[in-house]
Amino acid sequence: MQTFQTEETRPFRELCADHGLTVTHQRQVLYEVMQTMPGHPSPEEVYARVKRRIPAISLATVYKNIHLFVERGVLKEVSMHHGSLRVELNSHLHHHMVCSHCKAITDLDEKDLGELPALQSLPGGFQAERYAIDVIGICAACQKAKRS
Amino acid sequence: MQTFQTEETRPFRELCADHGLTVTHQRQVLYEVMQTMPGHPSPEEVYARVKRRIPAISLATVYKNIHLFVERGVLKEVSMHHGSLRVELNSHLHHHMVCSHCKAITDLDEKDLGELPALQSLPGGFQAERYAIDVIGICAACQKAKRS
DNA sequence: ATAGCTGCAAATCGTTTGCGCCATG
DNA sequence: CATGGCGCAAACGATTTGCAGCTAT
Repeated sequence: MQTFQTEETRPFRELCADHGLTVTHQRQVLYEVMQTMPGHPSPEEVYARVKRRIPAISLATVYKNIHLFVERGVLKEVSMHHGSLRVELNSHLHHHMVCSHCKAITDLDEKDLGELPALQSLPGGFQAERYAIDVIGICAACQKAKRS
Repeated sequence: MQTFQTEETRPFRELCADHGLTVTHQRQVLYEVMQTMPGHPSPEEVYARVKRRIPAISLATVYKNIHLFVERGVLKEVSMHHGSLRVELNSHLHHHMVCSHCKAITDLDEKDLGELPALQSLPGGFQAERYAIDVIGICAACQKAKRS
């Protein structure tokens, strides 16, 4: 029987090893900070938080590592509808609701969507790995705002 | 019985009226040009084409009108995975396949996905209007490239 | 008439890059 | 000690803005 650990609880050194990344202080803090930011932060937002713990860190380093993390599958890139890159920890299966009015992004558990079609035999021999579903609509707050 | 016309065939003046837009020469050409660009063009690409018919047009005007069109539902904003805005005419129901390797985007007819869950009773009182589904995977070309 | 649109140029924003120094393996 | 990562500052591309003159309704 195999021990099961999520990426959140597994020690950071091990996670880096798994993804072929060198362990550095900056990366560790970056990762820890992202664990405390459950939303879909922009690089600037992550930078602001990390800076509280490593005041000398550079925005360029944050960008470089976010990209590295995305490439290696530690982070996932999220949705469009923003002028800037948004990321989230690559954890459990979920999708997003995007308000077409205020652009807010909310998580949507995959099971709230009901049964999804199987990913097979797509045109052009495309080999599918996963869905990224955005449900576009109006969030509750904007519905209220429009009524008034 | 009601006459059915797609947005592609309906005269431009009517389309503008429907969406509360003033009719201008620039907008008409912009729209016509987009009809001949079936992919997911960037503002620069649209600009280059429009410029052939209105040499004096400004890139700023293209941006302003693309945004206006998106706001009013004439155009749809497409996927991420690009460093720039991508749009397409808001015509028939389809989604996208995005190659995680080369970032190419291919259209995917909604019926190729099979039955989708109904959009109702989402958490937080979110009022859904439509899906935007990206199927992430590896395109045929990149599969070949990897094998070699 | 008048509100809205246009082109222009400058400004801004998010992101990337080159490079000399430093840390990790 | 050899790679690879870091911080800095400059560069860059994409997009936005302010404004003065023109256009559609």
